[in-house]
Amino acid sequence: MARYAKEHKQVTRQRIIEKAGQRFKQDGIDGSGISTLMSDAGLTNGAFYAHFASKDDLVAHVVADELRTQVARYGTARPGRPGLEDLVRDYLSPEHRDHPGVGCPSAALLDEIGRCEDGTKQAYTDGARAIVEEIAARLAPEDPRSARGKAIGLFTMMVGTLQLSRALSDRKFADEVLEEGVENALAFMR
Amino acid sequence: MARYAKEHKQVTRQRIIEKAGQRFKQDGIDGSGISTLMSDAGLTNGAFYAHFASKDDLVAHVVADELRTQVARYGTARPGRPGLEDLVRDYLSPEHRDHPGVGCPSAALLDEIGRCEDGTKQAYTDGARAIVEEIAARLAPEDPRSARGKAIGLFTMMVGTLQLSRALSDRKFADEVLEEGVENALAFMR
DNA sequence: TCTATGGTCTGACGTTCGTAATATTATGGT
DNA sequence: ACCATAATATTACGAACGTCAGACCATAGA
Repeated sequence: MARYAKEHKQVTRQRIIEKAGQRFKQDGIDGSGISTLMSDAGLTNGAFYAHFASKDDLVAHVVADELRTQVARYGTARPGRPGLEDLVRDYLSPEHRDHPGVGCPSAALLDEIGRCEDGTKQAYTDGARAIVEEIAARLAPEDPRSARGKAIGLFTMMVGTLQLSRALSDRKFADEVLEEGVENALAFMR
Repeated sequence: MARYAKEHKQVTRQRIIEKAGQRFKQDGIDGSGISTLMSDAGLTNGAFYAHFASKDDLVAHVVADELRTQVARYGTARPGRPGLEDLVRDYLSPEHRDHPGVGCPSAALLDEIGRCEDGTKQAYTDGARAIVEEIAARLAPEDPRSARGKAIGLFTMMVGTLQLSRALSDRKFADEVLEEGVENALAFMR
């Protein structure tokens, strides 16, 4: 009785969310229009409102999805501090800096999220908690709660460093920021 | 020969820049239209193009002005590390978090600046250099160059911490981030 | 096999808002 | 009174969000 497989809409919706995540991280939330987002997903603007109530609604789901994905990916690194050091080096790399579309959502969107409506901030809050816990668990596997503060510091320094490096027009300075960032993060961890 | 005092246009221009700085930090660059910016300055949109070639042109001047002002203000703190500690506590305060319009331009706009055209990034780069030098001079008055890396780390952690606190919908968590941020920053300094 | 169903998507539209540009008016020092 | 200047008001044009009627077509059921 139906034209599509019953999962079809869910699949489409997920594709919209994932493509929108890339686009937002590249061009910003305000900088990405509905038409562009839908065309990224291989659809036209008209189909958008069959999937989401509004752009804000999409943004909240994208933020949640992005953070969930990030936490899942971080969970696959080798365990404990060595894995965390890998993550730091990977995070503060020129590749990550130069490809925001497939990178950390916080580095790309954090200040814009701070200006979003509450639904989006709520989604971000949940994700941020999970990230902090993931980092804390690696800093102090035996007592993660004791490392919460340090985990927050490490995370914020990484995000700020990547953002700063992206905002600099002088490549030498931008590279220096990343290199010092790795030093600083590793020093701060210990 | 002229209707206004010869400085009049300069004064108006400066007023536009300063008001635009506040507006950008509150609503974002993409989130602020020319009409709003001009009405903030007590003018109408039509007068804009007598002062700036384009919105991008304004943005670059605003970024330069904001960073210049920030560096000047930081220069007035008491000298050396004690002054730096004051700045850290002031920076990572709920007041600063809750009033982005009169706060740090980096915390409010850094990721958006990373997506701006080169003129704006250049303006930001100059300002960032000055800030790093100001911090380094306080960390190691006798040899600022040796403290450059640490200054970068301190600055990025402060920016990231404030952004994170602003993006959280849970006030308790947001406050925790600020408090841990002060601890982390002071620990990192020494 | 054929057809009716109904979920999904298309594409055009209205309205609002954006940047940008131009024409016009108000002003006040010389 | 003149007239250079700065601001206003108006216009153009595109892009934004959101809406809608209808096209499309895979599949269930005859």
